[in-house]
Amino acid sequence: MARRLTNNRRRPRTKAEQRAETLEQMLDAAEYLFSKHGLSGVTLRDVALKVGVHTSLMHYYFADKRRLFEAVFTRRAGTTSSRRLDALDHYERECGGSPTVEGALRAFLDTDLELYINGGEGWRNFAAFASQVSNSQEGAAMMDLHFDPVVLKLIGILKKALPGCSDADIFWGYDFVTGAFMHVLGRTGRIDRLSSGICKSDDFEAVKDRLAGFMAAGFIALCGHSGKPARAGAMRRRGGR
Amino acid sequence: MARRLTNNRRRPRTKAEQRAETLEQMLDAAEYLFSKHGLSGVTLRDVALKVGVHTSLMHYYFADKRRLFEAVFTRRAGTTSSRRLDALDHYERECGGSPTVEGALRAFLDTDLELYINGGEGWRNFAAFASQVSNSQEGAAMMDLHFDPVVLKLIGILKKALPGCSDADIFWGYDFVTGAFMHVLGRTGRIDRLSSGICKSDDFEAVKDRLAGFMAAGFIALCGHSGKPARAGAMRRRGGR
DNA sequence: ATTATCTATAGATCTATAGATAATGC
DNA sequence: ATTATCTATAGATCTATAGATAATGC
Repeated sequence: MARRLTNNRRRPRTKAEQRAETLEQMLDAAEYLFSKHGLSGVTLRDVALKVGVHTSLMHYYFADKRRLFEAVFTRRAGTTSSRRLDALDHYERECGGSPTVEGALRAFLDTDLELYINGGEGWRNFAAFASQVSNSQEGAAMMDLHFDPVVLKLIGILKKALPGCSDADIFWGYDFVTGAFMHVLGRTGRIDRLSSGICKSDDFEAVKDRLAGFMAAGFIALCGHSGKPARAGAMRRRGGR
Repeated sequence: MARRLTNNRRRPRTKAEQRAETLEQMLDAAEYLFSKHGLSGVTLRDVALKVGVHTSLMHYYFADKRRLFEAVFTRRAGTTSSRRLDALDHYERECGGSPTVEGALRAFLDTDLELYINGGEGWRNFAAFASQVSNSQEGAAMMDLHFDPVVLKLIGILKKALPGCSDADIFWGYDFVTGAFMHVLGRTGRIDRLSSGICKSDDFEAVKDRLAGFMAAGFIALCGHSGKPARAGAMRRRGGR
């Protein structure tokens, strides 16, 4: 057996270690490749090649590509989700019953951004991967599965912060937030080129400085307004107030 | 030659007509399939099958998949782009030198939403297709090519509407807007499930009622703020003021 | 005469599985 | 004894092209 090089380290002693290490390498490689090319732009062969193992070993561990895809998502989704749940819990206690929109959004968004800023390349690849998943037809259901609890918790706090606001406005507002957030996580480089280098899509610090405040103001405008520039139908569709 | 059924119509008389009709069917089918499965989730064979022609005819017209993909994008991108350029031009004249953020965003966003509301299924498929492209690594460059002029025009007006605002804030604000907008265009159904049916991702009217106003308030908060909830680093990174 | 469309086909790639081999585990 | 990994391979699918066929065009 031609043993592949594992970064200058001697080979793992136990089978459990070996298994864990190989699995991790596979997930890392898959995460990176999926983040670049999407679910169907990557074959198990590509991943195996990048890791330096035979394709059949991919099947041995993951059965098929869909399974691998889910494993990549599952590996990190729990961490993101529970970190944010904790942050929201903490904020709820801290705010003493009167949450603000910005406070809630900071717990939700900035907590995650910090993870991508400090968590290393793997986490940033995961973020770019999630970005694609969230705008794809097949992937969106995976977001439900993993993130509904945090999102519904956030929405609960937002309702408290915006007592006069309709459910529809809050849910739409959340959809805008998540769209902007996921887009940013993709780091496609478009903003770099568009701004001639003034903004860098890798600069999550810059995002953290701006995103929650921006979105909070949007929510408040959406929910607080009582009239808009005369525009037929603007009020017609807002039920539930 | 087993002639495929073309919706109850007799066969086209001229070759030019026949060519145009086949091309259109191919682009429609590809647009639909790409919007559902992404670039690499679709084969030329899939498209040919949906149209009812042989795969080799796809090669005859488009050479390869990348070409087809570009053709799908190009077919409609010019229309969106010029409609919005016109709307922005018109708004610039109308506002008499003092544009508002919301006015500019309405020209930019609502003009497009109207197209998707009234333009039929093909346009909505295109929108969902663009949604995926905008969050993908390979696709983002195509956005540059087709949409930079409109976007830079919008940004010019936003600068006028927000004279004290740094370029970085304006570009980041735009990135949030486009992220939210593109996400909504994907109509993944996630918001439907999340809100237990209160919101429907097909309801672009509801988006039109909310998106521009929401984003305008975000911009104003981002650019108009002079202090934020004490947060280390919040001001540090905002250059250019 | 030209061109839209189809047939046939080669080569590449991908998926998936059976079975062998070489480690680790007691 | 178990299991991590590899070899071999079959079948499916995809890409791409050459060349035939059946329309339209004058």
